[in-house]
Amino acid sequence: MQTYTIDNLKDFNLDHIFTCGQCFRWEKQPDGSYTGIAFGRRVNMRVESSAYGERLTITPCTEEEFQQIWRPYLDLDRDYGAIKAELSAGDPVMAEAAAHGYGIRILKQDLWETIVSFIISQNNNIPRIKGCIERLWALTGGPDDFPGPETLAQLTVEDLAEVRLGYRAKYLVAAAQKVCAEGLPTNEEEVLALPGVGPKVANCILLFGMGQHDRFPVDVWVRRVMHELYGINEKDIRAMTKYAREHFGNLGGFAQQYLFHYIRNCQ
DNA sequence: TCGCAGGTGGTCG
DNA sequence: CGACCACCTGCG
Repeated sequence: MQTYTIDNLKDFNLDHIFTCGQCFRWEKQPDGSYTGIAFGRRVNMRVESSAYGERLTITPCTEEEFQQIWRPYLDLDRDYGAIKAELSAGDPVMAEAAAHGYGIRILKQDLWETIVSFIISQNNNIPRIKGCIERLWALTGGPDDFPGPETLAQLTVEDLAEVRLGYRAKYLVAAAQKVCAEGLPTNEEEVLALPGVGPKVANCILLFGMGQHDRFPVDVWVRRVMHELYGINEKDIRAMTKYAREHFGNLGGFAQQYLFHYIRNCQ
């Protein structure tokens, strides 16, 4: 089986990448590697320290697949050291969070899959979100292919009963039908127009699926961080968004990931 | 048993 | 507008 290896990675840690809340399809293996699917490819990723620094091995993976899929997916061409330095300057809270989640990368995910995943995520918990996505995949996709909008648009809420999406099933079908009729969203207004998509989910879609790295999704965990570590009223989401815009600027998405990872994994 | 979990949409005042 | 509140489901 063909493998691809890249050496000397910096600011890269699979645990950080897959536990900062951006994706739901990667599972940690007993040996510490991760297996998951993106863009129709099921692979295993492993990181080892070697004489060549941090070494990432992807299996199976050709040179072409690495260049076309995994390199952009893992955001390998971005200087995260510079991002952490800029965010941490004058902000000891962020410096601490970025030090703990030093290997985070914002994945460049498929837009439709991101839309579906985060519609499912609303008012839900992570294990159940993963289960829902798993069952949706099993019901309607191929072994490795995420069901497209044309597939989901044909389903009824009853068809989706076994996926146990709850009231989110009707959002999903309606969103699929809208995308079939009008195409994928291309801006914030179109994202927010999708059924089951409010400000939080929209920001996740824009950040993880559309590469808008200034987006700062405020969920209950980020609310907790902004309250406990920045002293902002826990109910005042608007104040948190404003703070993020003013202090994190175009790096808001990275800041959100460091803070989310920190409150979830290090407190 | 009941609140909560990566919120949203609908309905009030 | 802004403040509630119902809502599928499953776990502690």
